Amino acid sequence: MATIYDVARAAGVSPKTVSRVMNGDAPVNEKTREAVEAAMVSLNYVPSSAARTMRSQRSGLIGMITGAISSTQQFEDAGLPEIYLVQGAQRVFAQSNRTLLIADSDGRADRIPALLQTFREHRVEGVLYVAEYHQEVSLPETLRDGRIVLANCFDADGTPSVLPDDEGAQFALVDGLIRRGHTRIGYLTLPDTYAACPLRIAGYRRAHAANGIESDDRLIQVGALASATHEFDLLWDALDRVLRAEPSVICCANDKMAMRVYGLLRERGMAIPRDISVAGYDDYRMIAEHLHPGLTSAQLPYGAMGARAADKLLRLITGTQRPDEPAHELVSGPVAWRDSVQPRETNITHLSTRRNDT
Amino acid sequence: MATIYDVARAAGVSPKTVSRVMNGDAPVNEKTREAVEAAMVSLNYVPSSAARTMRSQRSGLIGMITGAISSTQQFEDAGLPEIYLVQGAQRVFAQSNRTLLIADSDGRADRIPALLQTFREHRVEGVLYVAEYHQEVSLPETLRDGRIVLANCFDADGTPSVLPDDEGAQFALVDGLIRRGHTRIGYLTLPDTYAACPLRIAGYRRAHAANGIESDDRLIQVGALASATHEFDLLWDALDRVLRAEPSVICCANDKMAMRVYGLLRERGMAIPRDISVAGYDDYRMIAEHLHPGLTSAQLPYGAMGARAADKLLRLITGTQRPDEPAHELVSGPVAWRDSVQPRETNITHLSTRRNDT
DNA sequence: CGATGTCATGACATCGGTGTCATTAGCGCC
DNA sequence: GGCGCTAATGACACCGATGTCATGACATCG
Repeated sequence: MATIYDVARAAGVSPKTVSRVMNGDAPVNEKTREAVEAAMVSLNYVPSSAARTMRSQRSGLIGMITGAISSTQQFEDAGLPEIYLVQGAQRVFAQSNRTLLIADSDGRADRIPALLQTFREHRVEGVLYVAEYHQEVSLPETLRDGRIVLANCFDADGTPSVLPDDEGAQFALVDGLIRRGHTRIGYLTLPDTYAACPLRIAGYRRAHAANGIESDDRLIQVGALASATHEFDLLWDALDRVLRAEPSVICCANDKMAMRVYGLLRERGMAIPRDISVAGYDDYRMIAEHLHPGLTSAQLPYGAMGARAADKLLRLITGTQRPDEPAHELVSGPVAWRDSVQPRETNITHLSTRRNDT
Repeated sequence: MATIYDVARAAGVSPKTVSRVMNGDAPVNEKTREAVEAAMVSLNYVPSSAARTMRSQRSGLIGMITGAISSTQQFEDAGLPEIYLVQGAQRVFAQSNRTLLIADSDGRADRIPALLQTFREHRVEGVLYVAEYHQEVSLPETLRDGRIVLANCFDADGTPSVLPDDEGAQFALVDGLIRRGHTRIGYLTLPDTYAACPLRIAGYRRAHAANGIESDDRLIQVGALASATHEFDLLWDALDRVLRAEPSVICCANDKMAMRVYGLLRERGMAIPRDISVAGYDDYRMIAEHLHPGLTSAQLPYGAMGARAADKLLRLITGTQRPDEPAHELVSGPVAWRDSVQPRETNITHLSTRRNDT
């Protein structure tokens, strides 16, 4: 493999001049530049980032830890779309000429120190720590010093993080339901051990308050136990109790639950959305678009979170944080309105749902 | 940051001895080793992989290109579970002390050369090229030289690859259906532009032949156009034609389609599995487990493919291929039997379906 | 007993870039 | 004409590991 010396010899210049052509850090005569570039092409020269890193002390590498699910493997495929997060982050880093080193902890926190050791050997300039679902995490000691941004999670020490705006998105969803004429809005939630849930309930309540509608706590029921194996044991009962409060629409904690609710409602002979409307959360398109009818859902913006987290980390690394930059950033996603929600007669008539189905 | 010289000084030995302690490539006196290790700990020494790479010409890095979907963005979230593939590969590489560099082409083939340039600068030891769904790809010129393994795809030049065993899995699924008493087995497939489809049909036919059942081509219908926007336009009609051939079970090309079929069958007033059984493909658990009833499906073994591809690449790199190692390896996955398939009366009575639902 | 081998260690060069500093040429200006 | 400044370039050391080779101390063997 050709080195900078080979290129220099071929172009009849010094290695340092070749370096200058590559980095543009000092003026180079046009003729010289052309000669060097020609030599680089003809020798098929590829600079060695190892050598560059060694001298310049900048590796151009970012470490990313995924699979950082907490010890209990609940909802084990909840974070599947985190590939979108990886993609969003990678795109941003590529633009700033940095490459992503990836390591997966396989859900085992005890493996993380070894992964970090590897990252440090590669002299990563920063670390992105990604959780599979919105949760509180506790970082290993060894991570506390470096430049790090948490994505889809947060810790007790106020480490910079990027989080989905659960409160805002649930507000937007419920507010949209109200604008579509719904006033009795059921809510099947998950245990508060999921960090997102209290936030979403808050959004639900704020939407009621903002529209002057009193909310009825009988409409809010917990539809799952905090244990993976009995995940939806409570769902039938919770749904039963929500229905007794006579809702015209039922919001679910996620699309998976909504898919279950479709089945349960059908067993009761209720048609969606004729007899009752349903909404989900996550906008897990594989589900939401292909359920029948299409499921209205608040989008969890994984791609955007990845990009925002990458941006934030880059600013940390280059020391170019904005003066007012908050430690925690919320990322919003839109609500995807589909046919599972039917508008009710109301004085707001110009609104309609978007059709996604044939 | 401490260097090997700092450690050597602190331990009262030469840098080379420290190197020997780390690499274990020559005998070191027990006392000396302890002194060196103590010095490493107290100085919080982390070796520089850049320096090591430079001297030893081995980077310990593997490049992985994801998002390598072909130009047409059909089924845009088909490859979501590729995060499992990433995880499977990463796990294997971690064991051999290698780290994964990841780059996403964002579905744009024209970006791949730039990604490869980055990989080469980092002197990756090999490249893993991952497609989102089983397909033929055409590698850019620049990739043809290096050590490379394709995962979930193949090319015309016979580049080593790891592929899902579509034929075998569909055989297992249909064979299982036959053992459960089904003889008229409908099949809703996709256009042959999807590489997996002809293979699965072959498995379907082989299962019939192996059990001495004549297959009826009216039972096989194409349920989608080869265009993303009209993805399932044909489904209603195809289903209609399949039903006219009086099947007792309908196999679908993937779980997404099966989810649609659930809806369409219900619209016709048919109960699953009482009136008709349904099977999917992919074992996309987010769907298959939470549909009601749970969907029987052949598993696409993403994690295993990632691990197998990583293994294969490592053998390519270290030159330890097995003597009989084939260029293309098939990875099998099990069939997940759930309640969407109901056994029919038959002389084979000891078989039963596994219950996954409450 | 000398030859040979293994253990344990160090000196030194080297991998391929870049930072620092020096040098030369050319130009504008007082 | 000498001074100061910038453009253009090169010499040289250095980043932090490891490969090669040399060396001394013992152990083993014929």
